[in-house]
Amino acid sequence: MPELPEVETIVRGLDKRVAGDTVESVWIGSKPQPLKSPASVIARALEGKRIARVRRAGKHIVFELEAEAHPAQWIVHLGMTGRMVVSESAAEVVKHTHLIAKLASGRELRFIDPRMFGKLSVVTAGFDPGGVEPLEVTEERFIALFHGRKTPIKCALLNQKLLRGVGNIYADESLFRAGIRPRRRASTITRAQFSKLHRALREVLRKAIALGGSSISDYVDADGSEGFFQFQHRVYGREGEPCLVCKSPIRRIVLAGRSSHYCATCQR
DNA sequence: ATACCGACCTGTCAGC
DNA sequence: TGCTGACAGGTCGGTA
Repeated sequence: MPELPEVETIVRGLDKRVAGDTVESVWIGSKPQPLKSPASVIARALEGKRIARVRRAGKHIVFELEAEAHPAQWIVHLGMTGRMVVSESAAEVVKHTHLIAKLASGRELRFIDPRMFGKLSVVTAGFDPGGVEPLEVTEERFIALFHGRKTPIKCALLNQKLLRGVGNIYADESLFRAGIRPRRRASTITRAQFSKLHRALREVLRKAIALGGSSISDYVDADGSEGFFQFQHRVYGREGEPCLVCKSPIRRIVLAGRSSHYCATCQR
């Protein structure tokens, strides 16, 4: 489900609501799939801990847990369908709820994930998912990331070891805005085009964050509110519909196993 | 290194 | 009213 703008929206909501709150107890469901760390490790790391703050690293949610001796971080990756919401304890526990952390304030932090592609873990060393943040990377650094790579530019954009946080929607949308086809080999793209792509990607991500992300089917923020960037999509999910610039039908191909949408006229 | 592919799961929707 | 297949914001591991 969630790419950088969605995770950023969720993290801002979580930080506003649970930073400074303390985890009193943790319930973890019996489905083992969403856990990278053992359930007992996660429960022990959370229980009794104050959440100093919540931040984002790529598509990961990072809960900074306070501790005198060994500060730890609770890392949550939402996968495709994961949700992290703050609920009143009286609220109905929906199907596919895998973890509930009861907070001192009386509210609950709930992790819900129907497809169970999400991952929960606890780390004590500094968490580093690798890759650079697209909203922080300079143009020079951005261009250098792709230097000499023969892989299609879209595959490179999705590679979290290069850039962290870009997913299928924002890769397609930024490539459209930069006028580059998803299959173009990175090594054949000019500096001027990379410069355009760098700008387009940052603009798309910033605008999406401003609109609370894209809600396609089930994405909601920490409040349960939907985003609005889906109404700004120019190619994603628009196969067969006319290009908003030139009216050619938007094409859909499969690249790296993912649907990829582009305009054959506007993108080269 | 790099590519493609299936696997991991459940849910939804279109078509028959 | 089924049933079947395609598809879904992500990542990982195996294979050429």
